[in-house]
Amino acid sequence: MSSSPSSGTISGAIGGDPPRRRQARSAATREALLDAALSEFAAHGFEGASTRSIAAAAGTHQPQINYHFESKDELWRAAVDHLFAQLDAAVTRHLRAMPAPTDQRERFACSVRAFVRAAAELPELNRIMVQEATIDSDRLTWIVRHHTRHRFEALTAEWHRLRSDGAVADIDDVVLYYSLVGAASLPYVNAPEARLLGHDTLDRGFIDAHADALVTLFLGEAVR
Amino acid sequence: MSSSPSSGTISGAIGGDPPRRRQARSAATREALLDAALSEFAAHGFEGASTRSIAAAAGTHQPQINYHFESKDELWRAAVDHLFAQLDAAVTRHLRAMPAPTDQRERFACSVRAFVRAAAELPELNRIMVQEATIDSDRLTWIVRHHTRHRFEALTAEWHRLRSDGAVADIDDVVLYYSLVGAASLPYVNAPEARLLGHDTLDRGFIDAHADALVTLFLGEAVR
DNA sequence: GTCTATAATTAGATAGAC
DNA sequence: GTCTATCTAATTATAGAC
Repeated sequence: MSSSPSSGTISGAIGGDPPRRRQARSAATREALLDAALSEFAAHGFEGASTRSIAAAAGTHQPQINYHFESKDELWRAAVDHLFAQLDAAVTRHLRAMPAPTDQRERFACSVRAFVRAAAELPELNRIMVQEATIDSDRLTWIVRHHTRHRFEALTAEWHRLRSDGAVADIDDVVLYYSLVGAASLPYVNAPEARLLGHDTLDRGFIDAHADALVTLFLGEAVR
Repeated sequence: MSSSPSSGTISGAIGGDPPRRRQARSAATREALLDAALSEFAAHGFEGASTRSIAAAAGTHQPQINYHFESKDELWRAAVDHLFAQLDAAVTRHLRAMPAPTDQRERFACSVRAFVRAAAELPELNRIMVQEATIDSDRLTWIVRHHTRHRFEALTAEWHRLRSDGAVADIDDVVLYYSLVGAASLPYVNAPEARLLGHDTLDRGFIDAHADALVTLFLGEAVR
């Protein structure tokens, strides 16, 4: 709104860029910080991840974090929001790529397969969840309120319906929730350990075998 | 071996205590540091846990860590060794408390139940594992070499035998390993989240239902 | 908006008295 | 063996030039 853009010079200071350019670069910096924050928080935990290394991984400088986000804490919240949005998008995409289910049990099977594939694509999500769910904190309270409670309630309610109909084994809803999420996510959360043990859990063949196995285990042989 | 113990005075400096007392207190400090280290590392991760808070939780001072252990890193190793020893002890204890299995499949079922109970008793173990298995590091290499590789190989080999005999579902060994460990541990790793969701996964009733459910899921209805 | 420089705090580790 | 005091380096956050 104020400066006189002596454009042309691309290198050096950005003070001379037109407002459009500035905004584009600002948005890019923000995005890069979010992505870098996700890997760093997933790898080292909130307290173990430093804002310096996040900024470095994003190709910018540390004070940018306090400019684009108010604090390390706010950066974490924004990154987690971003990650759950990616989860929803991935699950929806995988569901759309499957033949439409014909009954409730098949629908649950599709959800399981879609969740397994999304968990493999986004290991950061379950890594962050498992690090935060481990001890009471403001971050845990926030994540439960904003992201996990409604997912937990939707999944347990769906299982409860199947159970009432006698369509599945008689297993408690909460037991089912944690067993399923744990079984679906650990191969990807612990992928670096699996590699040291000589196995590539991020291989397409593994992911498909894993998804099939969970459907068989939780819903029985009958579901395709 | 050297000093002249002017015993009697209990309070104040311990310089006057006899050698026996000194040794006993030293061992107690070491133990307290190990226990405190476990909860702090499990709660905040290696990098997030501070030696100051560990020492405070152990009721002693921070430099004691460098005296009793060489460094924060060595303290971590000692704590993890201690924890896996506790795991073996817990599993053995739970196995002994069960009726002896009569065939290989029942033996696997007993192992599953014993592991679930041990996982509930020692949530720190799987919390630390999941934090360390998430990214390559010297600590991960060390923990795989010293603690998880032989457990992984024993469990996958046992499943492989059952599978060859047609006694269980045809599920890949590695898929089975991570699905089972994930399903068995997440309710206890994430116990604080479960509490916020209104459920106490550390309740005896939950643990038993969980163990029964996993036996049903992985081995079928037939196994008691 | 982005940068450099720096303030204020906290980290792990060490020195030395007792 | 345990304590207090302290060193060096790293942390998050802020100030101010451009």
